[in-house]
Amino acid sequence: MTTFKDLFKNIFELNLLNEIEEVGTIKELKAQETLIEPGQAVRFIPILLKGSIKVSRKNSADNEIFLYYLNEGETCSMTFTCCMQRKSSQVLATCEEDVELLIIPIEYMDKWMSQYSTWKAFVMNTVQSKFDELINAVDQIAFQKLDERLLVFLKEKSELLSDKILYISHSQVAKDMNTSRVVVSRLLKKLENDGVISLGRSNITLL
DNA sequence: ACATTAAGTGATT
DNA sequence: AATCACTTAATGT
Repeated sequence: MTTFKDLFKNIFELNLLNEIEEVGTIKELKAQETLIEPGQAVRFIPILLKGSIKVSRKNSADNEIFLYYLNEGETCSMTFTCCMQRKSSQVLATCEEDVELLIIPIEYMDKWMSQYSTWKAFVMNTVQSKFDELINAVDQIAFQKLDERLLVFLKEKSELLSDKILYISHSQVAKDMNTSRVVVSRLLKKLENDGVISLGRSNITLL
């Protein structure tokens, strides 16, 4: 479990590091696999050691909208709030890449909260930072035009995966942005004509 | 060869 | 910006 200590040696105190190592288990998921769905009970706290996770809101009518990503060394703030209140998930979390997680049983949540100040700080920080990203997502959905949102979406994804070529279909983009495939295709065509991107079948290249 | 999925486009609301 | 209807192209079996 070297990765974990490397990632967190400056964040958690030694006793906590050891305790986490003791009770945590490693779980691996492949890209595109689902970590948790809306309505599912949260039974554990996942800390991301490797890869990234896409967090989306999803309703019963299969409408979906992308909210933010989880990166290495981060965890879902949703999980914290759900664990504290013993509520089920409000979001859909799917693996953007192959993922390695450190799974911690929820019963340690309260205990560590009062016992370790570094754990408390970690929880507060993730809640704060994900809340900021959520606000940012709301701003975009409410105030930005679709073509601007689309470009932001593509750039963000490209940066996350550190790849100029995105292997994604127009319909998948449409699903993430909760719009129709036809609209996405047209906007992408416009971006291609403007020389911002180039299009292939199931892939988009940022220029 | 045939079926399925991805993408392009005009017309309408 | 969404929906419909249709076409064309690429891929899978």
